[in-house]
Amino acid sequence: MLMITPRILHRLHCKKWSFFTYHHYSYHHHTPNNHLPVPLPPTIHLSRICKHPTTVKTLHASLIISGHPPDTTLISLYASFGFLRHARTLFHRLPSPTHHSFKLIIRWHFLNDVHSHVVSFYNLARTTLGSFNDLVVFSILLKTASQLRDIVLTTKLHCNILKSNAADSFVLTSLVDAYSKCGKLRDARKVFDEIPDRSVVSWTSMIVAYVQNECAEEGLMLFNRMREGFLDGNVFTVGSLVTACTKLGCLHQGKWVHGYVIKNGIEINSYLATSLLNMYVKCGDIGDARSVFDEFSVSTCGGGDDLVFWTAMIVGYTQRGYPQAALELFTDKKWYRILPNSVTLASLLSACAQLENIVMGKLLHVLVVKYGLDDTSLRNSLVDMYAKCGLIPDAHYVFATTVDKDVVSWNSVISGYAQSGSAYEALDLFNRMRMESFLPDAVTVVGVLSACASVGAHQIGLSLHGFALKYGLVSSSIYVGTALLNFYAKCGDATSARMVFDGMGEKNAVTWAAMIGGCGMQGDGVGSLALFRDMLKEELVPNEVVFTTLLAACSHSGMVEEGLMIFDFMCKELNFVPSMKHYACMVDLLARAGNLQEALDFIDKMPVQPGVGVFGAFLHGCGLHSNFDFGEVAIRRMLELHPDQACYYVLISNLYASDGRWGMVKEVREMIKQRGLNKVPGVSLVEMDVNNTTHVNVAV
DNA sequence: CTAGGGTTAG
Repeated sequence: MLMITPRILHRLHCKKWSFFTYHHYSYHHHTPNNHLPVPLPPTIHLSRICKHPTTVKTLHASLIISGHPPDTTLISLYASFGFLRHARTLFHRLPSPTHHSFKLIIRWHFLNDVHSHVVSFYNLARTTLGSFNDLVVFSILLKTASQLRDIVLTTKLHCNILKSNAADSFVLTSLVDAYSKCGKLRDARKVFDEIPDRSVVSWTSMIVAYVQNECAEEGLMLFNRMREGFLDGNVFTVGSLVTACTKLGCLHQGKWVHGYVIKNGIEINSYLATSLLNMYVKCGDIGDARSVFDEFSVSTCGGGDDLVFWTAMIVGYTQRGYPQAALELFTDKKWYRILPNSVTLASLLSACAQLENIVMGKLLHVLVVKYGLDDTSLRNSLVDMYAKCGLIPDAHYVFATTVDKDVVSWNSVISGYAQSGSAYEALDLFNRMRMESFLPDAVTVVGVLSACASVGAHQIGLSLHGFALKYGLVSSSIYVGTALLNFYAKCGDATSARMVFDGMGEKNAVTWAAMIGGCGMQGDGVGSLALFRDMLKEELVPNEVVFTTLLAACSHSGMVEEGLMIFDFMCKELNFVPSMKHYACMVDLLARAGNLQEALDFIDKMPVQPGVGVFGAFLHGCGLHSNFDFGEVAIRRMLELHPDQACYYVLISNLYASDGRWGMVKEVREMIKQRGLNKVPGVSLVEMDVNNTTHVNVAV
């Protein structure tokens, strides 16, 4: 048994009771130092000596031996070491639990995030004691309600607080937050308006409520009202203002807030730095984001330790098209102390997918497993990464070994197959998905439709259209409409494509491109041009895909003049830099129409080195017009540029095959074998021309 | 009592 001397007893009692109190209330509730101690149960003194979990049990044992019943302090002690179940059992044995003991047991459960017991002890206290009005407990319960997004509990607490007549601005501010987290903006505002002495925290809580409930603009306006009362925001306030600007895409206002932070000397912590960084990523320049990143990681010694901050920069690079920079930041030695979490890894996997960097991708896979972050959503990212890197078997393996597949799992693997040219496997997976009773969503429909479009699976596409209509996916997503339209166009059903197009409420450049391409495929170049004019009338900015399909449409309809005009318009009026595809389309346009010399001149004038597609188009034209002199010129120049690319030989072979010179085709094939080139395409493609002549591109 | 980062699609 431990011996307690009077000296120890006095010293113990003079200490503040901060151990049992809660935040700002602690100052009002502790026992004043100059009071003589009332006789206290032995556990209060002994509890000070308990520094280790096992000593609690020793204490408990000695209490039993000395005949003392377990009391609140012992229970508290058990709870403080995390033995909550034990604490609960003893609590329920208390002959008459007091207000104070309820308060303690609630607090310990709250600190250990055991929400259900926080609520049940509160209810028990109210039935046992009749009423239970305590500002500390109200704060704890409101925080619990806020975390659980429990509107029933929030409303009940609101009633009890009003009934208790003891509400102060702290509790009301918590109530604003609880209503806000439950998505009840109006109720939050009502409570806010009732707070008599609003602090910066009250204002901030209300601003946060607006920003988090998709009313960012109101949040900014409330900040203006706050400043009318000559109240300045703190680091929390400006943080939510920056988030508001991010959500609204307001770079200008965001910069103003950044200036306000500097002007008011608000110290930037990692939360605010992350918000600012993210604001620049989403509405501004990646360079500005990097400035914030550098400034904060230099100015604060410990600032470089923040995982979320570091991740935000990685995400920024990944989202804004700098995947290489994201990987470099990840491998930067300066940040080696920080371990990535699932958010970091998800973003990095996306960066690898963009770069098709399979080495880093596999390394990240190892990290996912090593850190035990192997959840469904990360597995989905892995599936996507493997698929985009062309490792379909690996993608399928990760998918197949995922225990809790969700819709995204199926979508990722289906889209992966569809985009890597394995349309039939994609369709097969879609069947399996339905057999396993998964409900497809808009993304599924888009993926499967693109598979259908590429192999002309008309029936399946039709049933998907029905499905999409039934579940209202066509009107809900512009992607679904575009995919449907693209599907009908690729299957040669221009009427249905047009019907889908006309029925779509909202259209973007991709939608228009699909429709322009649909007309072009039917040989209706005039229709394509008319659509393009309509598109400009609706003040939509065409993208490079629109011009690619438009030029292809002109080419297929023999509209050389129009094609040249459009190319000019694209380069000179809109300042587009033509891509290799655009050049190929132009050469195709000229060569197909028989203007071979002009096409060759065009190639000579190109500011970049012509690629495969450009020569392919030219050779195709040579074949169409049986002009082998020009064809051989092109062949020689191709061989000079890239003597060891198998695809060129395929083009040459196609040229001879188009004229039925099978002997030459055989010779070229021999040449490929001799040079040890083995990249042989495995499909043959049948294409109908406008002149109704059939060209067969023979696989070599 | 108030605050930060993501992955699937045309």
